[in-house]
Amino acid sequence: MEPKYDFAAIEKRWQQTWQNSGIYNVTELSNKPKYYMLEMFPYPSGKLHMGHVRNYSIGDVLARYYKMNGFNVLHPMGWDAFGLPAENAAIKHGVHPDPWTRENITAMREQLKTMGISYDWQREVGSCLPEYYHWTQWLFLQLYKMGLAYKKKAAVNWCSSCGTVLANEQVIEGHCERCHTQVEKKYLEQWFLKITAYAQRLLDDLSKLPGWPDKVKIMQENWIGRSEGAHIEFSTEAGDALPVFTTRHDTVYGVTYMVLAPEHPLVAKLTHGTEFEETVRIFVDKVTKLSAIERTSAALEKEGMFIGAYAINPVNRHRIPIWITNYVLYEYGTGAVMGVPGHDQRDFDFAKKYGHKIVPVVAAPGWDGSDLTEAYEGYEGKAINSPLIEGLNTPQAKERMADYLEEQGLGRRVINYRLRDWLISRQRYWGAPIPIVYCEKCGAQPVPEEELPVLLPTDVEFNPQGESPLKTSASFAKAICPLCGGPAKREMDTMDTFVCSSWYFLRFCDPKNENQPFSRNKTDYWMPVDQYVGGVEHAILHLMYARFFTKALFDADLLSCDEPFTNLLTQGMVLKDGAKMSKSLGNVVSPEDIITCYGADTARLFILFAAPPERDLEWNDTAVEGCYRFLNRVWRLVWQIKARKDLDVPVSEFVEADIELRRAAHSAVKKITEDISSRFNFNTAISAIMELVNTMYAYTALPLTKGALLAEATKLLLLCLAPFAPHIAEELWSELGNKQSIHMQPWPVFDPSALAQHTVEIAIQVNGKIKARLLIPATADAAIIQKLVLEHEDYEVWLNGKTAAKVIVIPGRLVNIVVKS
RNA sequence: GCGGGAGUGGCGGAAUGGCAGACGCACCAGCCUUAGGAGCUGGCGGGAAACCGUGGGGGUUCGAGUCCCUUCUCCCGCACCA
Repeated sequence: MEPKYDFAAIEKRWQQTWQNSGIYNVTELSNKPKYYMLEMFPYPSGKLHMGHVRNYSIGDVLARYYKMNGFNVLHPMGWDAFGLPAENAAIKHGVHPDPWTRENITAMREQLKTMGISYDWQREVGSCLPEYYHWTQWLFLQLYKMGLAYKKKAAVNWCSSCGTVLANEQVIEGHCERCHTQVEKKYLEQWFLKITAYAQRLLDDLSKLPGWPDKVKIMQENWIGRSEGAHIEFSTEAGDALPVFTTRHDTVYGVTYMVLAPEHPLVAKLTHGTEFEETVRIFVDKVTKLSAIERTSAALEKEGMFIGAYAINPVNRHRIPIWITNYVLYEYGTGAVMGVPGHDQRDFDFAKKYGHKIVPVVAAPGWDGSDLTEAYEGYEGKAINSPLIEGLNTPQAKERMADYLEEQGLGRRVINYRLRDWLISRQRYWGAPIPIVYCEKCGAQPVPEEELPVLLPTDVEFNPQGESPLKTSASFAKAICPLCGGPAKREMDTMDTFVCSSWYFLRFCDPKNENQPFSRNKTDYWMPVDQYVGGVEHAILHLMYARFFTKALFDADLLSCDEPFTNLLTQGMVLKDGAKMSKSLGNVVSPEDIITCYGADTARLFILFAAPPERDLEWNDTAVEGCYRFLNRVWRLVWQIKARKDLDVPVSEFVEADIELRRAAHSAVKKITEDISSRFNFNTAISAIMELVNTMYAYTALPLTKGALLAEATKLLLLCLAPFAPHIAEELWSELGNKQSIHMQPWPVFDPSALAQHTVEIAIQVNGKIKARLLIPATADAAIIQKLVLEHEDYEVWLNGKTAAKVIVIPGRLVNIVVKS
């Protein structure tokens, strides 16, 4: 009788053993090829959730698989530890964010360790630790030196009742989440990173990433939002420049009005002292008070107002009225749009509502010249009512018009991006301080590198009354100007946590370096990350910022690669009852409970078995039990085999059952290898392991079984199981008398000769409908198969009186007899 | 609206254009057991059968869950980008 499968003891013991022997710790000193396996590091909320379990289980299968395949695998873990929840906890419970975060890290590290993931814990990093944010600040200074960090005014969400800036997450339907006051916009000087300088490269280099899902690349492409068009230099009647951006410069003769964003500086200037001033001001106030979410909602009724001024169309000198509206974005293009109601549906609707003329300037194919009932936005038409480009088709008309604008100095071709510069200032405490000081005489000055890190002060107040907690520190603000030595004030803003997470994968290469963020030869060795795994929710921001950082550091000659992640796997969500697990829905399943109840191996196995990684996964408690039962089944099987006395007895004669057992074992190895390496189909890999176990049980039940064959099958079984359920595989491996860890073994190679079959079953079809199945020799070629079928005693029955016109033979699969009807 | 993905048994899901439903869950029957929320064996899309079955309708093909067109539903992302 075998011992009970005591997963708790087994898992704890092996986790300890692995840790003590350091089998997952790596260095650059290796003759193996490197493999950098990375999962997105978590925010240390203090509690592991199922999304983490899924993310890290997927990563661990791959890390262990590549390790067994002879790679020097870097598989690190750390903490994305700055951010709002720590500060909220400080306000709510009066605990300082620093110990709060450190305690969470400790708790989560312990939970993570119970999962038995093959991390090199010696490389652990935490973005909130001075030894880490020292280098976040240093990198900021490099970007500053490169002209990629700059300051300008930008809007923040402001709660006048709390007297504080709110993050977007703290704004609920336009109101402060804490006191429900309507949130206002306030303009503050803030730091930006010039990611737009990299827009084109970020776009172009997506083509260098065949290992990324198309979905993510398309999302990034749309986010960058490149569009080609022209600037056209309209002006006001009074002579102010009023340029517009358009992608349809071929329709410039159809402009019948001009619309400006409410924030456009000309609005105040043009209405100043006129009868329109007051009503326009009220309109502008109303629109600009809306939050970004309300402002850009499609449900928002399009409204506008004439501001009493006129613009001149530079191409035909027509005088057109200038309006303001709530749908023109000040941040995009020039904040002014030429209204062409004939060929833009929004303009058409606006013109209908406010009575602007509609002048068609592109004749759609088949258009009879009657009044338009909607805008024609297509590119198939010919220009009309447009003297310079009359009769040209749209692409030609655009070219001709662009040439004309450039020749006459009335405009030029431009490329516009939707991508905006990255606002990194946070009016918050729990982030990396921005290493800048302000001198009355010398202005903004970077903190000298040797003075880094600029440490977060501890003498701060956390209450929602007033401004950033940093401003309550008595000591923090005081600084000395590095240029003139005079008194200076520190920057009070901290950095967006996305800055910290934009380079952590570089720090993992050299986590203990006290003189640099990372050494060049270490990143040269490890980078780029070979496989990155994480939630698709990071498809845009995190991945875009990390790519931007990598490119900027490449340009600064600090890195040799300009893309950080070669392959990307985006995992689906973990659902319960069809919805994302969340506290508010009360459908959260705690990983801790599952691990306590069934063990980490069961938890890992279930989460990998229930769905392929990219898809959403429906949690199912009884299916978890099924995985637990399966591991018990493996446990009993191996113990049963271990008890045999004939494991070393050589096999001289193979009967059919023996051959089938070997085929099952070797074909399982083949399938599992393919499923892991080329498709990430861990669910089908696991089902192949289950099938092998079923076959092995069936074999052991037969008379005259051979121990040596079972020993071979067991070895292959455990090796294949090792990446998925590492503890039980290790335990059974050691029970079989192996001295070295199973995780140090080479990945098994299947024996092609074991896959050979004597006979195969083929299907007999008539016009694609199955009529029979036939067992035939595997060696039979198409001609022999056809002969066998045509001469088969049931041949006439299959044809049912019809005549065969053609016979299709697919050896090993089927024969399809085509008959006339 | 635009972009992406997905629709297959009671459920999760399998199927390089070639035998639909692997594997597992649930369920049913039997065995074993003092007992079973353990283990073992078998069954398990519909239909009496012929046959019919992969959201609906067309098409390509000897052959379609898979490819093409069209349509519906759901999920995700972006959402007035001039």
